[in-house]
Amino acid sequence: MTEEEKPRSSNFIRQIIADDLSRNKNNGRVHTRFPPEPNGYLHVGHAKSICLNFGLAAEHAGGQCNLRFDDTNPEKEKIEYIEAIKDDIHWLGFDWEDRLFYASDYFEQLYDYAVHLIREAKAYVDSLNLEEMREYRGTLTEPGRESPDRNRSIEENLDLFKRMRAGEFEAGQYVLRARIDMASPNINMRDPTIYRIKKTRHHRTGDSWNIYPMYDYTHCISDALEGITHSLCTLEFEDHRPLYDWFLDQLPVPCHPQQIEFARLNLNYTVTSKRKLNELVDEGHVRGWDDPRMPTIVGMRRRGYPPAAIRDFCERIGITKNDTVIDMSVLENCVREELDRTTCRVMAVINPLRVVITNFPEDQEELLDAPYHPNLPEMGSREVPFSHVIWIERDDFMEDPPKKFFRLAPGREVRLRYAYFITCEEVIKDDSTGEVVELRCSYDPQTRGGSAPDGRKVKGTIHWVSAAQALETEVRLYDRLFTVPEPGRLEDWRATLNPESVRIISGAMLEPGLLQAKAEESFQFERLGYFCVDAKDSKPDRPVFNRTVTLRDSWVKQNKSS
RNA sequence: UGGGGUGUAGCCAAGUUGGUUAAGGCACGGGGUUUUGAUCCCCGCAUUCCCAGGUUCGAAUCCUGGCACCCCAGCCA
Repeated sequence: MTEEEKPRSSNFIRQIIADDLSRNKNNGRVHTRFPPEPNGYLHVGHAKSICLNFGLAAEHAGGQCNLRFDDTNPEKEKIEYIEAIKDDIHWLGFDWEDRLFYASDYFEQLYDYAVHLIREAKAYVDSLNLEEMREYRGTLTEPGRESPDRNRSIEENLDLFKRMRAGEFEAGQYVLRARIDMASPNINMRDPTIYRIKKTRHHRTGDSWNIYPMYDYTHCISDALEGITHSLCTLEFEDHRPLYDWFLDQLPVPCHPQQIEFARLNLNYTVTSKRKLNELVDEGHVRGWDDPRMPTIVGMRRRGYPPAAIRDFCERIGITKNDTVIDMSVLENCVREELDRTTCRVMAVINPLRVVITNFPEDQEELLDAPYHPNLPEMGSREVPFSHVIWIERDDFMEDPPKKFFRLAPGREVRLRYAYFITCEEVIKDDSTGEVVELRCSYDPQTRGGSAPDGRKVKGTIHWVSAAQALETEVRLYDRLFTVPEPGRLEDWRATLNPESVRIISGAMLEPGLLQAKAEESFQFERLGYFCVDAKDSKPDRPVFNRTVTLRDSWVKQNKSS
């Protein structure tokens, strides 16, 4: 039952491709590409695009998906982002094989095509400055005006463009513009800039260029050079499609890919804009791009979200042109579903309350067999120590419990998971504060393993950890980063950051076997949630755990409603 | 007074060549199983598809007119 066997639901892009295939368009090829700009870390919105592009290629025989870095703005891009992006894509489970490309690989070809446009009188060198250019562009409701340079001779354009490349001019002095239509109702067609002067060192081409091509010009040509059949991008590029097609129609390119736009992903209680994520990091609201609260791929990875869960999520939310906000619970559900079938169950006490088993010998230790997964016996089992003093969860005891509380209370009997029934006989409190500091319980030796020979039942089963052998360590409990569903819509979105988005628990008590846990390994801490070993802050003798997601809990739900 | 898009349940989303009782998931509510108040399993959850007209024996699907929301005036992508 691999995820590849799950029926995939229909969407408009799959339909377009099926239709193209039935008409033998592109000779039956399906070739997509994922085109990140290496100017930041990938987030869950990019995951949607990665799954779409690589997924579409994978579901068609012979389909391919390229990885292409859209590196046309050296001022914002860094080589380290390139490596991080590659890691993220591989981690998500996708592979571009030998098809790793860079828009900068095409700079020479792009330059030649620009010369071609100039020769055809389809492009010209303009000396308007930024403000003038804006003024000449017109507004949304008024047409623009033609630049005085628009009818410069081809020879002069060729000469100036060559000198732009040679570095004879300073940034801003000239730009190369496409000669289209200053009166177009589509502002993108009002003689867009296609080359600007930037005397910036490029992370791949070094100092060899003084001019860099713009996105609209570069992207469509790169697609064509790579033989892309379906160029998928987000909705805000819909208005750019006429321009995408215009360039390809003017130039002797090998093919004319089809640009198709889909809606970007929005998730509630978080933000998915590179700019805002950047600000969260820069302003110190989180501890880096890989902070487990971040919706970045590295953040989700560190949080313990399995790549299969993210892929499943991307498939479930569908692909449309609707502007939507997906409920975080959908993602969390995918994570729980994946973790439920893949993780070992272990016991950990996050908020410990000391329990003395009065009738269990003080110097004795006993090993109890505990399966790793109640529904998957093939996952095996381990032995957990039991002794005179154990820790239980403070929330599992109430001195004066409400009627539906099935856990421990004075005089009550509960089952210790995979161990014994215990009965609470005495509650020890701190004299001055009145706080419960210890419970004295007796155990029934007849109930070893958790069932009573006399058939008597107990309502509750609680988890526990033997005190003498417990591994004391740090556990971090994460919650949503924002307190409102759509922080991104607010001007003052920082004010809605959740002050309790992380709680550091320094004295959690875990069963001793967890000392062997490996970096990034996930577990279910029974009755609490799924946790993973933090890959950065753990030490060989002291793993630190991140809570990935809680278990569903109808008890807290019931209490909230009452 | 410009152009480009989108409107099916609380949140996503199938359905679109007009023809069953409008898929499925999340969320929610109810019940069963259970040594995790987990998992799992049942059951419920839109007489109605943004609104108003029209065409038709028949419309979420076709036509007309509205309304709402999103995107666009970088030498960013």
